[in-house]
Amino acid sequence: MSTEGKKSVNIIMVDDHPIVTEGIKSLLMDHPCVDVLATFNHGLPCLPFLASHNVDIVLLDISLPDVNGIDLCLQIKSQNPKTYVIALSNHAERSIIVSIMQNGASGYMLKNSPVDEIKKCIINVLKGKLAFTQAVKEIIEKPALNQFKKPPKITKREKEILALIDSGKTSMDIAEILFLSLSTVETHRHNLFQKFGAKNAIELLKLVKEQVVI
Amino acid sequence: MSTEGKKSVNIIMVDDHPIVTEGIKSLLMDHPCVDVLATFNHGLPCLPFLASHNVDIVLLDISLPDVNGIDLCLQIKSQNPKTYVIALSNHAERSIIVSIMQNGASGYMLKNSPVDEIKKCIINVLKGKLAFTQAVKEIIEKPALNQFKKPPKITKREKEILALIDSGKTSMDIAEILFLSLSTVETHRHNLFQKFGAKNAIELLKLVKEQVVI
DNA sequence: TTTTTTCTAGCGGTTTACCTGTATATTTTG
DNA sequence: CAAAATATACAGGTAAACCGCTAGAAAAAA
Repeated sequence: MSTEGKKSVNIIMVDDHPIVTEGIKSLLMDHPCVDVLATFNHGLPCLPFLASHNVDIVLLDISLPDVNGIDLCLQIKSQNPKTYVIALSNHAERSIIVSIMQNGASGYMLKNSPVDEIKKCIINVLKGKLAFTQAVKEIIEKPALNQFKKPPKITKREKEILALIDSGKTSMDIAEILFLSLSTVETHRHNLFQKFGAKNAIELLKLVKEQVVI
Repeated sequence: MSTEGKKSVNIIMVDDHPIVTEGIKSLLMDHPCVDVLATFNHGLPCLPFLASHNVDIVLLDISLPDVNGIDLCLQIKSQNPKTYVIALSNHAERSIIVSIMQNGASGYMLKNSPVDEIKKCIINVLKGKLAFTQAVKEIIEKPALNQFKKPPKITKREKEILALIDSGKTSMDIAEILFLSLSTVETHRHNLFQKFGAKNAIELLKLVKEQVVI
């Protein structure tokens, strides 16, 4: 917010797909007032950069090699509250969109959106608005039944057992792996069924994958 | 191999992510001899285009809205044998890479590859070589155990039942849905276990998802 | 420190899954 | 057409999953 003549918009991109960052750069080239200061293939390295540079917008992917974009968004906003974060991701799940918006993002764009939609979103965010591409709007507006009930909280142990169930292990296998009695494993399993309202393990895994973020 | 002065390379792209096509275009701009004739967000529309234009290279995504890139590659090569097809995809599964190469592709690039690797690959393909990005080479060279046994053939009915198992249905549910006796469903289920060497339904689904393409 | 949650473990019981066969009509393939 | 593969179905059995309920020890939160 300087009073200088050159009030250019500073953008950084965090995305492990060089082609995507290349594509966005190419989009933004038309606008001479936009500067892409840097691109990061990993998430965490952007934090020190943000601390020492004046960045207006971060374009942030969800799936990154080192951290997930949802958590990173929160860190960015804690450190640089004035910096706008726009998610740019392939994930079309409502839960993910809502999560990152709750963590302070100003917009959400799907990577398969038309280029002009992406441009529009960035412009709208600069105006202080929340911005979504068309497909994202539709996802947000049509919450599926399961989207209402917030995902159940699962404990550390349950998570561990869930992973083993997912890998195809039987309860007895799991008991041996975790040095537990069969009863204990089955109790945990039973509690998981109750929490998610599942009738069998396959349904449980389905529900978990729908409701638990990343 | 004409004797004309302007020997430009004609490329088309088939990818439902406009940003990606934009990114590739931007990459190839440095090379004045390269012409990007067209980009397609869907797979099938490229076929008539290829019939009426002289295209040297098709950059082809695997996941497309209307068809999968593996089948499309075969169609392209049947129709235009001299056109090189290079897969450009997010899929890092060996089975997928091998499948599309068997269908006549000349290269496979992962979308998260560095831009210079992608450039190199395209150049190598133009020289008539097979070309892979680094990560793809590593995937091909390290075939996992399960990669040796070719995926079992499953029948129409088995596929149907597999989908219902995957959705969390019990055998009795499936019997009712398909108007079959419980015994029949269990026989099919049992045959599936044998074909895939699975001990339980979850393991079965895991193996299916590993071994069956898309 | 008290309270709450989580982890642990067990029992009795029902249901479903999974194994091993056999067998016949239909469909596909050579 | 003959042979092979597929879809259908049943029997009899073991193992595992799933249900409901109880309960003490350990850990975390208030």
